[in-house]
Amino acid sequence: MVLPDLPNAVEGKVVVRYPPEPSKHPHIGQMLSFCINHLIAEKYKGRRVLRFDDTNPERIKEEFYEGFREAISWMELKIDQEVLASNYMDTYYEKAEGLIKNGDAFVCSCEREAFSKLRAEGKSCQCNLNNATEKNIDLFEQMMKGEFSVGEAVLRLRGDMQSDNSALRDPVLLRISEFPHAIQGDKYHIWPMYDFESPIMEEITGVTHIFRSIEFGKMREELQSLISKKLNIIPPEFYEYSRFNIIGAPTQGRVIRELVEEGVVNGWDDYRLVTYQALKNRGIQPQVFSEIVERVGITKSTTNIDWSLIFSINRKIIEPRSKHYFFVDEPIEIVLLNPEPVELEISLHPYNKDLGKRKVKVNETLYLSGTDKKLLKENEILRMKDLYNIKIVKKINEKKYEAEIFGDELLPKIPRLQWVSEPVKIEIVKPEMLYLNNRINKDSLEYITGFGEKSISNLKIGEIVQLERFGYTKVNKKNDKIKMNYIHG
RNA sequence: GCCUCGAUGGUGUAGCUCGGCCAAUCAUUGCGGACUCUCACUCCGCAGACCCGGGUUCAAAUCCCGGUCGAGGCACCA
Repeated sequence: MVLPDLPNAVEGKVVVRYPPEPSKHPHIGQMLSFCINHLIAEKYKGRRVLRFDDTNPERIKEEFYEGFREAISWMELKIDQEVLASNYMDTYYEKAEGLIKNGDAFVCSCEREAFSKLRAEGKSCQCNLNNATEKNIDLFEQMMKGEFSVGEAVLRLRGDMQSDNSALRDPVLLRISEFPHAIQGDKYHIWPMYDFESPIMEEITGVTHIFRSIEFGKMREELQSLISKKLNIIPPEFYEYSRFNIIGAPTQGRVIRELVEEGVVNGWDDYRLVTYQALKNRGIQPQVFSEIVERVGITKSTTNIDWSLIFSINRKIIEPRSKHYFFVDEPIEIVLLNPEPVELEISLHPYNKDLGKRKVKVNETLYLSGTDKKLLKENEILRMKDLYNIKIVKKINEKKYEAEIFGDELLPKIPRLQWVSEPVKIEIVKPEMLYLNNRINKDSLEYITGFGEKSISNLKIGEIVQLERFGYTKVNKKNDKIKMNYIHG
């Protein structure tokens, strides 16, 4: 995809931002959003600011700051500057006072519902009409000192109560909250709203271009531009794009939270989720996200990303560096009637020879996958891949057959099957789509057990391998049996 | 209800500003084939789309009007 050409973008002068609110774990929507901004900065050789929008003390938690830093650096995105919006409280207060002095803001003590009614009717409230500048300054100082309690007063912009854009109808600039802030403690009583904080932080960090999803809306853009204007700040260029949905996965933080709390999923890092932790643990590679952005583009219509796209990109990254092993699902025992002890070395990758080889010993028993059961007919000749041919002699029962070695010449057009001779138990968790037709898919987590080759037990936790004709998996845990998670086919 | 924005194959996207080179791009997906001691990777081929109706024009995916559907916003959240 070609990134859009930005208005007023000069190479080397562009500044973009990653503006997370540290109130939750990062999820794919934010990750893609970071990538978009990163890519824009790359295109124009610009600067990237990580700005924590932490001005709502009720929502933020200290642990979440690090989560975002981690996700960004994991994706190999650059950060040139990091700021905390909550470190600039005095600036918001100063700017607010400036606004009051210019008659652009007033302290309002209306009840919430009452004001909302006025807003619907397009009428100004008495506080706007009656309070003189001097009085407003007075009132605001009292607010800062903590002389009002929560809900008793707010500072509002003197906007336009009749504007079509309801965001412009005397919006709140600062409000009271006595909730202790995760970083700033209980030092402050009044906190800026996003629309007030944002333009100021943009100015402080020199942001020139804002890329954000449409949930912030054109109305906000207009409001923020108006606030900038009253503050004598040149507003940045705004650019908006639609939200990203992943088909079959919830992408809204609120929904994910509910699923976690209700126990529908096993936590924020459940493989069926599209949170940073889940994706990372599942085995999706950090480079995938920027690539997704380049492939799906930046548009204003809702973008439904299919898992198959993610898998395709990921597969191409991990394919050349994943060791290959054999794994058999629902194992079927093959007893060889004419066994020959064999020790052999098999390449760990068909063309990447750097990955080396694994040693395998074969004696009188082989295990084949239950999914190949239909091939197990008497007198059928099958190729044991990289080994020799066998001929099925007799079925003992559903799980056991007798066979004999039938030469090692590679015969044309016979099935080539993966096999296991020195079995180790493996349990694989396979995630499917959490939602099917908008309903929770109860069977979205499948547990598959089977036998893997012995050398799989030498793998390190976290290693990604290809189990031939099964899929890519990642080593998760090793104790009595090896636990892996299925990444994709 | 009000205010924005959007609509191209199953999915995503290019093209729309400046109508003709568009019997519509690329990717993903599906199918077939080649390669390979994997159903992976790579390569080749095939399949599948301009929301609807009207208008302007020699000519419309592209411009205009009217619908329909979808998304987002309308907080003392961000």
